Amino acid sequence: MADRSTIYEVARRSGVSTATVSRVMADGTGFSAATRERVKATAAELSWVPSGSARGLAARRTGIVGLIFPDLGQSGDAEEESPLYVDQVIRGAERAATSAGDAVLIAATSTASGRDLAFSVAGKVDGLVILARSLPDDDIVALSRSVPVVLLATNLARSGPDFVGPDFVGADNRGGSRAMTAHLIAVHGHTDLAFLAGPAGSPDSEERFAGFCAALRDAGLPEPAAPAATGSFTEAGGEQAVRELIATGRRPGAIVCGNDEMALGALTALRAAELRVPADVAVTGFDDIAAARRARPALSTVRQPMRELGECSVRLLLSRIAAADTARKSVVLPTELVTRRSCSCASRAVSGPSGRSPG
Amino acid sequence: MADRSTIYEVARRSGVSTATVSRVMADGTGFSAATRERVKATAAELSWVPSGSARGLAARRTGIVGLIFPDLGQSGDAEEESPLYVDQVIRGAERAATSAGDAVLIAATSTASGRDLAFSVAGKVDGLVILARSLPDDDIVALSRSVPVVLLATNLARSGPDFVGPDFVGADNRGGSRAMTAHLIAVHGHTDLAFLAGPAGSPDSEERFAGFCAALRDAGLPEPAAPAATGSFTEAGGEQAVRELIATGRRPGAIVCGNDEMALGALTALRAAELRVPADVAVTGFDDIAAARRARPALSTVRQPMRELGECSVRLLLSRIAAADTARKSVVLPTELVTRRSCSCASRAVSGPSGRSPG
DNA sequence: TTGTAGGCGTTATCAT
DNA sequence: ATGATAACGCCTACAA
Repeated sequence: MADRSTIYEVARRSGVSTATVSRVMADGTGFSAATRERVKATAAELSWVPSGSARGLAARRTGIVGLIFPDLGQSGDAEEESPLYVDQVIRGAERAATSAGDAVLIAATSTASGRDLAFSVAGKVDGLVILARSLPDDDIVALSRSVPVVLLATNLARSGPDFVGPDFVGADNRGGSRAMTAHLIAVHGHTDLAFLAGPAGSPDSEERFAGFCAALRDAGLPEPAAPAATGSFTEAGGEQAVRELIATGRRPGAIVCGNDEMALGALTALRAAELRVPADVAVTGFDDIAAARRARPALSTVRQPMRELGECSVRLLLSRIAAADTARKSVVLPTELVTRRSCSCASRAVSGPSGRSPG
Repeated sequence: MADRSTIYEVARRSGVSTATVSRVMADGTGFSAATRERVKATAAELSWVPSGSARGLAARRTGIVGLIFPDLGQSGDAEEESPLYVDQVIRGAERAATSAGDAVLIAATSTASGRDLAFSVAGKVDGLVILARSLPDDDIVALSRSVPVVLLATNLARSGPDFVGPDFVGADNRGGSRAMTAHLIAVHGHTDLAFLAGPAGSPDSEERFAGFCAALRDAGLPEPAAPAATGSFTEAGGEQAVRELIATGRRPGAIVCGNDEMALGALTALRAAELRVPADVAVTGFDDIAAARRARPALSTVRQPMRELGECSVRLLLSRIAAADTARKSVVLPTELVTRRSCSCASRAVSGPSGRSPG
């Protein structure tokens, strides 16, 4: 902590050149065992560790990958009972990076500082994993022009004709939604189901709607041409959408929501309309955020394997960094059905994998 | 992502010198608004972000702090219900770092790779926060000779005469233990209490024992000269210690353990001896690890404010980095009493702060 | 307000 | 197996 010696000092004291010191510290080859020991010894003696900055500059590789995630749960209260899914992603990313000899730099974007933070991080890493809802699409596109990027659990709405988006890792939206819908039909006997879609153009929402339709088709039920209602991926959006749905006189037996937040809003709107959940209407979400478990009734939903997603995204990023000029990849991991009170299930149960599908 | 342009390219296209570009990107001063816009524009156009490595090398500051934590919960199963305390620390550290313009690099040490990992990280950061049980004392001492270090929730056993240990941030061990002991006495009427100490020389254990004694003194109860038993800070250690205690014929009404893991082991030993908890013996821990809540009976314990500890340690580290030559600092945060079944309390309750004490 | 130029501590290429 | 030495891309006095 005192002096901060350099490779020159170590080389001099070891009686070798800096090149040799560099080789030894890189665990490379081209030196005798004796030399190795000598160098390691003086390095320890001087408490010297190679400067990551100098290394990164010379080798054009920092050995660091960045993980950008949204600063949700701003609440941050110690009472939080549920494992925040972001934490799982972080741990998964750390594990994958460490086992590859890299380290993970983390950054939480609050809507205010997001952009600047992300660019600042971009300069310090070899590549970026960007978690859903961390940044607006524009910023992601901009970032992906500066460093390799892997999108996690989200996709760019507009991955146009000539623009090839970043690599992608996500959960099986279609399969998860299909499994949930099939559950409502097969286990709870619903025949009149409504899908509450997220914002138009959201790939997540579209895939989930597709899964919903597939399940109806599987069961021989009539398949809607479009979602019963649409709203933003927020509580307000869900509440509003359900209010409108009810206003049309529609009374579905089950409402499959595009995500948990919409489902939470749906619960509110239903309560206001004096409809009981799940007695009168079943409600389901997607994501399994912490609030889903705490909701009354507890929300049945579809969980994404966040830890695996974190691991997978870092592995994909590292392979991209190693080989920049390969085709865009996309990995889809299976989801888990989480059934709670809101669909009439007594307690949580877990299904097997929802199946895998290609990207 | 394609080309990776440099400051020279940006300077040339903007018709200014690299020095000016540097000033603009550092949000410094000494340039006209027009120049600023021009530079920012070409930077964006080229998707250029300053290289962190080059910056770090020239400025002798990476803008990154490292956080080293133990890879506990190796289990890593998605079923984990409780917020892992490490995650809270990570989030707190991230928040404090980001708000200071820095980023956080995380690394989980598994007993195997620990040392190498830590040194690799040390080279990439301006300083290190090292969480309890991440590394053996020797490694911590070695690291602290290479970079500024803040110890979190742990302290070096041997901070000898001439060796000044690293800065420290932790919870109020003494106050927390005292509050728990006082609770056992005042609320549950215990008068025969035993303290199960951790390994000799552990500052944590010693402080907790001191708090235990203080509470006895406060209540006018006889104060033991030494802990009733001693063991390592593990389940095995706790089990063994209680077995020995019982073998001596001692039958305390309450056993205050040095940490949660020992308490868990104590539970096992007590069960083996056919003593009921809490009916025959009350048992308490310290830390509030995830397993404490799941134990049967659920373990009463003392929780450390991990998120705040994370924030605090990063702030302290940054101030240390800014001013290396100031006296060693040590910050103590208040703890929380968490009462569950193992002390006869029906459900959890939370006390106010345990008070603050100087380092 | 802006430019010049010397480092910063490694790695990597060529030699030897 | 080892050594010289030119990058690497930026910052920061010092000048202008």
